[in-house]
Amino acid sequence: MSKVKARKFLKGQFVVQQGDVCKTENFVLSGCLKTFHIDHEGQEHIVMLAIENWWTSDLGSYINQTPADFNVQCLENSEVAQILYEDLERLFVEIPKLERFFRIIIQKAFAAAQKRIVNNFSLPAKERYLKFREQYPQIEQRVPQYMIASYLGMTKEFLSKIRSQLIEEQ
Amino acid sequence: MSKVKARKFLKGQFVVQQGDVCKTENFVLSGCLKTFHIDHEGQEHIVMLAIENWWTSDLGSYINQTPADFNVQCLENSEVAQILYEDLERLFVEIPKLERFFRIIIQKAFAAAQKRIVNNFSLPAKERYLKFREQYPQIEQRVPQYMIASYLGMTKEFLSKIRSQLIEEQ
DNA sequence: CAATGATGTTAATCCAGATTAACTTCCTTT
DNA sequence: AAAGGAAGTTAATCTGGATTAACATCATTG
Repeated sequence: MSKVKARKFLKGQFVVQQGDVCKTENFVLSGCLKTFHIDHEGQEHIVMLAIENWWTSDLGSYINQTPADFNVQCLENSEVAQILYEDLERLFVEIPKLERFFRIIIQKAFAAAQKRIVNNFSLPAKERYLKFREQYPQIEQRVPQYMIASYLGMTKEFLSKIRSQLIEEQ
Repeated sequence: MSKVKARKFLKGQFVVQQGDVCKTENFVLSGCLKTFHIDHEGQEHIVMLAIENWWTSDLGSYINQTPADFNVQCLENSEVAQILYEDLERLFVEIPKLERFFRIIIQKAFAAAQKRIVNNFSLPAKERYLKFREQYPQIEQRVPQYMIASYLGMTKEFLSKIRSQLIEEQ
C-alpha cells in the first residue's frame, strides 16, 4: 500500500490555506504553484514558485502541525504527489536513505534562502530581476509578471519600468 | 576516537572565510559569532547571529564543498565544537537518529528563513526591529547595534532613529 | 592620562521604489 | 462581437529609508 497519493488540482485551487494545518508534503508532478502570505493589509507576498519536480508546502506548519502562515495555490491545472506527515516520518524510520534524500534537499533550500535574504538586502531591484531571469528562465515564461514582482519584493509597476528600461538599453 | 573537536577562537577570529571552502559544521559551545557577506561595494550584510547552542557555517559551501559566500567571525572569545564534512556524513550513515536530528534542525531553520524573507518584504523597518527584539532579546544585549541594523537590513543611522522614536513614544 | 579607535546620535539632503490613477491589451465568456 | 475581467504600461507624485557629515561617548592601549 503506497503512502504517496497523486492528486489533481484545477487552476486556482488551494493545496494549503493560511490558518489550516499543512498535512502533506507536496511534490509537483505537473503544473505550477505559488506559495504566498497575505499580510494585515491584505497584500500578497510570494515566497516560492514551484514547477515540476519541486517540493512545496508550508514547512513550518507541516513540521509542527500548527496553522499555516502560507497559502499554496495552483497557477495552472496541476498534479501533485502528496504524502502525509505521519506517513513520511514513518518512512524515514524505515528507510534511512529516504531521510538522507530529504535532508539534502532541505539543506540546499536553506542555503538558497540565506543567499536570497542577502541578495534582497544588497542588490537593487533591477539586479534582483536579472538574477532571477537567469536562474529560473522556465518560471519566468509561465508565471504572470506581477507575481514575479511579488516574489522579488517589488511592485508590478516598478518591474514593468525595469523591463522597459532593459529593452531601451540594448 | 571522537570526530568532534572543540576549538577556541579569540574575538575577531574567522571560523569561515568568504572564498575558502567551509570544511566544518560548527556548534557554538560559548561565545557569539556573526555570519556575513561582503558585497561588491565592500558592504557587510549579516545573515545570522549565533550564540550558545546554535549551529553555524556556510551551509552552501559545506554541502557542496565549494568556495564560501559568507564569513563566520567571532564577536567574542568563543568555543566551538567542529565536525568535518566527511566525518559527519559518515556518522549519518552509522547513526540514523543523528541524521534525523540534523534534518529537523535544518527544516526549522528553513521555515524560519522563509518567514524572514516575507517579513523583510512586508514589514517596515521599525516593526522588523520590534519583532527581532522580542524574538532574540538575549542577542540584542550582546551584539553592537550597528550589526543588528545590518541583520535587519537597515542602516545603523536609521536603527538609531527608530530607537529614539521608541523612547519618545512611551 | 592622552590618544586612538570603535560605537552611537542627530540632522540635512537625497533617491529608489511605492502609490495612485488613467489607460491599453488581450483573453474569456456570453 | 460586445462586455467584463485579468494582465501590463506609463507617468506624476510621494515617502521610507539611505547617504553624508559632524559630533558625542566610551573603551583600550601606549
